[in-house]
Amino acid sequence: MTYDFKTIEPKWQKIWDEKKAFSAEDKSDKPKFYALVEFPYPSGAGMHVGHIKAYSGLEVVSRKRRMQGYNVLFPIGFDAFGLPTENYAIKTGIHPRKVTDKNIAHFTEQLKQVGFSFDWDRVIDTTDESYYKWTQWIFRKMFDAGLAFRDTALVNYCPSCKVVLSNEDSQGGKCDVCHSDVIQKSKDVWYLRITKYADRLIDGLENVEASASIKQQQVNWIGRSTGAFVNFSISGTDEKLKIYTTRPDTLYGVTFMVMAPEHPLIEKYADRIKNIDDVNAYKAECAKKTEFERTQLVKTKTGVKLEGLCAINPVTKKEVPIYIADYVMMGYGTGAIMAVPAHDQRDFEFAKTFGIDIVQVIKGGDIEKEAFTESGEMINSGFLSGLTTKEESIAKMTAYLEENGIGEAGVQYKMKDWAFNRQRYWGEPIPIIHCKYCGMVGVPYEELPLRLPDVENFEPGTDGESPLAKIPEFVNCKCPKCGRAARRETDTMPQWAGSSWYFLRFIDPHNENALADREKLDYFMPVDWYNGGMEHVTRHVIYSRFWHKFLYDIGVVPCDEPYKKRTAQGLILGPDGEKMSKSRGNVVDPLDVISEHGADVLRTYVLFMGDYTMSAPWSDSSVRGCRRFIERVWGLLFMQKGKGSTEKLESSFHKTVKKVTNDIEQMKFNTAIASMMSLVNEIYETGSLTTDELGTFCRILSPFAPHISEEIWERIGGRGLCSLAQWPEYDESKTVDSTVTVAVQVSGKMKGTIQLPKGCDKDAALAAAKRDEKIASIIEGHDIIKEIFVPDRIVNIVIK
RNA sequence: GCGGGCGUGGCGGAAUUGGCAGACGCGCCGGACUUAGGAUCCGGUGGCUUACCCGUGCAGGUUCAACUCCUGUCGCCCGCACCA
Repeated sequence: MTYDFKTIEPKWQKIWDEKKAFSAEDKSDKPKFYALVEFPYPSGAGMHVGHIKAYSGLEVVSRKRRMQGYNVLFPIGFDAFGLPTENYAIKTGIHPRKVTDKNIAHFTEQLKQVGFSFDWDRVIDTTDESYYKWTQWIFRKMFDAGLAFRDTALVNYCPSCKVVLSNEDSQGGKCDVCHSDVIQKSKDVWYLRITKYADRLIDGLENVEASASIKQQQVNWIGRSTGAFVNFSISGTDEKLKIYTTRPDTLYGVTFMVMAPEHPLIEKYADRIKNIDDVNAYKAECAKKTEFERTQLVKTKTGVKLEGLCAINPVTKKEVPIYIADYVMMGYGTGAIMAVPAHDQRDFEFAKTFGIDIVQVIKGGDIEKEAFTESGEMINSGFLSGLTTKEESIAKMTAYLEENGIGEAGVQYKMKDWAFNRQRYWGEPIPIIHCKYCGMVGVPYEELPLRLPDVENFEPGTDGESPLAKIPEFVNCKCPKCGRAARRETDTMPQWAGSSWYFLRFIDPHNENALADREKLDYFMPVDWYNGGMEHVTRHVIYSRFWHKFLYDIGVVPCDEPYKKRTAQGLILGPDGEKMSKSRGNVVDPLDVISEHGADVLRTYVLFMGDYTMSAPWSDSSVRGCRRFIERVWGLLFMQKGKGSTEKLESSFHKTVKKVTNDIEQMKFNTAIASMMSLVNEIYETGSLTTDELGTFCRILSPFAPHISEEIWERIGGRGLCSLAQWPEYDESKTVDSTVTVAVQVSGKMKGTIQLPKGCDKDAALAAAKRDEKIASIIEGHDIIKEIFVPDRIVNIVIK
């Protein structure tokens, strides 16, 4: 009798839905467990197998914890603002609201077909005005706190999408949405001062449970470095050229200075620079380069000397030339460096190209060939000469700089402030009003949400202007402060806004008076376990930790860190071992798998295919293996029900319950499933099992394959839903065998095994080993040098 | 260049953290049942010159014992990258 998943799976999905089986309680005496998965962007293409794997991990943990008596909050929602929907709207003329609603409905239906135990009463949609009201509210709070500000700066700009991108959205010089080359453009844009939280974002990781790579990637992204700022006088002026260096100890080796081509001092002293035409030509050349060309394709150093401007080395008092070169970035440090060619490879290459002096100040290496970047004894360095540790030299020089007012210790970060706006329609309107008289004024809190107006035309303006700028009714308003005519901000927030606090809204999704009720936040926060993609570790995770720390500072949330534990699932690759992509044609549609094999098979397979945290290729034939497993489980229902089980099978049940219980918590889903497969094989060999045993099996299988578990549970007269039944306990004493197989080695080589009673002592074990015919014949005639015994494991007889 | 990780049968992957390498699944081989099998069930399956011996990318080392620890080396994947 084959398993009819096509009727059984929808049957239970309907029952779970009607009974609201997986709703979390707002208050409960049970311990709480908040499991969070990254809510999807509801794209028109629908669900991807990647979603299934990403959600199945904590789905299994949540289902198990529920059965163990936890009040589990396992929510889902939709991160629906974003460019793809808007681009689709531009192409088809269908309003993004309609597209989004349709996609969400489609996605919801698909998610339900997998049987995920989400709390469907708490679904949120970031594009719903009752949600983005609070996104805007948080922005306003940040504006009030001085954390949201406008600045004119060089920004990453995507000419194709016509939007300003954050650093995080333009990694590798490519637009994150359309992958075209990003250019640098000077523009007046919104920023969030995330750098103010840089130290806390690093230090807070100490209290987060996460793999080394998850933590390290964030630390590297923030990129904290310590060093010093040094002011170099510019000869003949009162001007100081301020630089940042991590190696103030090498100050005596400075033989030239380099400024970024965009450095403001160039314009200020244009009339003193004799070769200003060359300089401007070089600047123009740099401006044309894309970020990619400027950073990725460089082989040789280029630059121009500023004729007529010189800096003075504050310790040697010697004049050193100043260059501009595009290997120095305006966006890091002060946009200018002191160059020490003997001890920095980039400076070395530049000095070689331009024939500049190289002065060695640390002993070691061969500075004819390359810069010596290690530490050693200081030479040619005045009061530092003779010191041998970098730390000491840096400390002494920094102290000198501070005493003489030349410089000071300083910290720099690779992470920049977060460029926080899009010149697009489909995003949260930024709740700010520009008044000629009062400056920037926040939209009053009581007027939030500031609704997105209806428009006909979603095309962005050609000059990087938001479509909202074309709607006079939206733009023209009154200043909330002085009442005079004013203009509304027309930029919208970037996609990351809504996801920066969504986990808080799940706790109280319908609250109209606060982003969430404080008592409920106190109860559910922090998120106990957050699983998502590795690709979000340096963006969404950092962004949301930043927002959360801000909300903590203003007293809105009860904890500093939002996530207690963060894990990441590995990718599912295509059957060819390559990353799945439409262009490669190796994409697997999860709905195809459901219609061919059922949701339980799909769920089991994505967790069985390998280590959850590692990527693994899809294999259709391996899916069939899971299909066979599910069918064999169904077969248990028609197997003879023994009155009493065999002792061996009983022990196997206890062992399996133990293994599954432990493996789930460690995300070792593959081995948990393997052990259940083994148990099923053993039941088939035994030929019968008790109804109780079948009930136990249903319950441990339930987190993985909940539909078939419910059906069998019902047919054997289980009470209530299997999904909410009590998780089975195991008896530790029944998981250990009375006799064990002990390996026997001779001189470290495996020669055979012997059966021994558990806990057998060394003498008895050795005696038994020597009685073994084969062992006896090997050791015969040899001296025994040593005898090693590991209880219940191994006997090793070392002979000469 | 920096940071993180990975190399185990024909394939995906296990291995209680130094103690029987290859669990479980796929594939393959054989058998049963069949008009039939891409269904199901049962058995086998690392290699080999088969009582032996060799096997966890490669070369060494530590140890009674190494996939596991150490040194060196090669290859692959991911993230960041002229960050001063």
